[in-house]
Amino acid sequence: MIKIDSTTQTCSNCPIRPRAICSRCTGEELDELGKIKYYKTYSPGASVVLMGDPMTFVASVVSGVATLSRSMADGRMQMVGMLLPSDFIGRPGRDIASFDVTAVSELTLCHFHKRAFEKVTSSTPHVQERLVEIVLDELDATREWMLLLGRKTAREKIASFLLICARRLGTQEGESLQMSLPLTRDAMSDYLGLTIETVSRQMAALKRDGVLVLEGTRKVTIPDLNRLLDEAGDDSDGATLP
Amino acid sequence: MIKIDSTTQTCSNCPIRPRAICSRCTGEELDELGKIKYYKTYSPGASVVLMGDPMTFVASVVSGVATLSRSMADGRMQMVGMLLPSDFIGRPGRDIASFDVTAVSELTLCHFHKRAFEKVTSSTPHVQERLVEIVLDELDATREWMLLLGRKTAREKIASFLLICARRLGTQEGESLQMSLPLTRDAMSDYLGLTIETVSRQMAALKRDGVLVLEGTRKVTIPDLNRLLDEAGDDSDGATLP
DNA sequence: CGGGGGCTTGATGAGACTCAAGAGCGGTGG
DNA sequence: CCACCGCTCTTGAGTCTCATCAAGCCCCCG
Repeated sequence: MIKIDSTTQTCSNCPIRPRAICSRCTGEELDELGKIKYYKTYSPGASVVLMGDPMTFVASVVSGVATLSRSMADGRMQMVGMLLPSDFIGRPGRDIASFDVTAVSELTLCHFHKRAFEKVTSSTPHVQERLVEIVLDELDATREWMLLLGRKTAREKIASFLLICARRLGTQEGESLQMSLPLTRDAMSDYLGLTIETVSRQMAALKRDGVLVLEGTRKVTIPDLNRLLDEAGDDSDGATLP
Repeated sequence: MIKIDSTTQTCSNCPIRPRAICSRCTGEELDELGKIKYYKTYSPGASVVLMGDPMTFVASVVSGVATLSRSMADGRMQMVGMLLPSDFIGRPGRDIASFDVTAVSELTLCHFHKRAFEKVTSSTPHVQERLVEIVLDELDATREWMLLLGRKTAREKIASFLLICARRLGTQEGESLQMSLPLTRDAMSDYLGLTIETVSRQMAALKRDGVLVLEGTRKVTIPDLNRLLDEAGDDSDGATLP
């Protein structure tokens, strides 16, 4: 994991610049944002925001993994987003958090005071534009996830999850593709709308059938990406690596 | 249903102004938009856009109901959005449709040529701002829907659906609340990630238990809204009428 | 009256959940 | 160095919800 030192970190050497909310900013605009930003690190399991809390900031994920989730009174919970580096947290124009945000790993966020951020967005079209793009992309991804939750089998859900991870985290190794899963089995079950037992069983089944190779519980190798694509049940289009 | 005559319809008497993409516009900005808009009507079942199609326009729903859905190669499908009057279709900055859009009832849309619309948004912050709001609201709603798809029981799903409808379509009648369901049983099943048979059975069960009263298949009366809230399994907060 | 579309009802079965044990693994301390 | 613990993960047996398959009903329309 990339180590961020909050005291020396500056926008000019920021690892997430190309994809983040500030990607289109001019030097001047960056200075504006720079004045109102501050870094903060959370340890695994720590809560960043709880649903219903007043939201005084927005933020970008700099490093680590966080989850966005919602839970019901009786304890059932559903993850509604997985936040990886460059993803954006919070929403201008809303004062109360609608979801829980939790650090899954060591997590560093680049915060902006919300009020100040809102002032910046209304005066710098570049941020506003990028915000629309980010939110629309997220909406697309979320809708795709609805298909998974509503209609896919457990096996297809696991395969789809692996694909999502591969797209953002995988590294090519000749024919095959390697990655380290960003979530525990438990968090995976929350994401996929399954139980941890079902996740475990289906991972075992995919391994038995040669779709994936496991090394420990987190390191996964995909020998044949097309095979995984088939298992995910997606249409072949729109399901390629970036 | 409100009848729209495309030849005489003007922005100044538009029924969806208060909530639509143009709600914040000044008279001048409206003129800009007015120049590039055109109305179009679709009959029930008609396809507005198919996934993969080039998208040359964006649009607002003026009257009627449309659905946003995604389907799998083997025919399974999941509705990912229900579009009611004032809702927005399409996204600036994306040329290919990611989902199917289908008219469920007689449907009238207010179209804008996408290229032209993009020019307008980049020059009029009011449209851009409203667009961010609309998209963020939709993202919230979509995420809430994920909880439903991933974790709720069939009965809770139906109750939640009725609540959503009540919020946007219901009319108070003393203690109770009346509405006409915007979707067929079939479309409801697509929305809720269920089969039509399960929808039918659960509607029957809720009726048997006095949670709702049916008149025909579409007209529903909710005698006690709190009862329905309980059945939906939501936390009591965030689940009130607007 | 016949037919079709939308909806309901019934019987059966499969897939995922629940509950319950046990395995693997890293850390800690005697 | 090894026994013990706590954690995550896996595996197994039984159960239940919801999907599937198959009729049948209701209402409108020709």
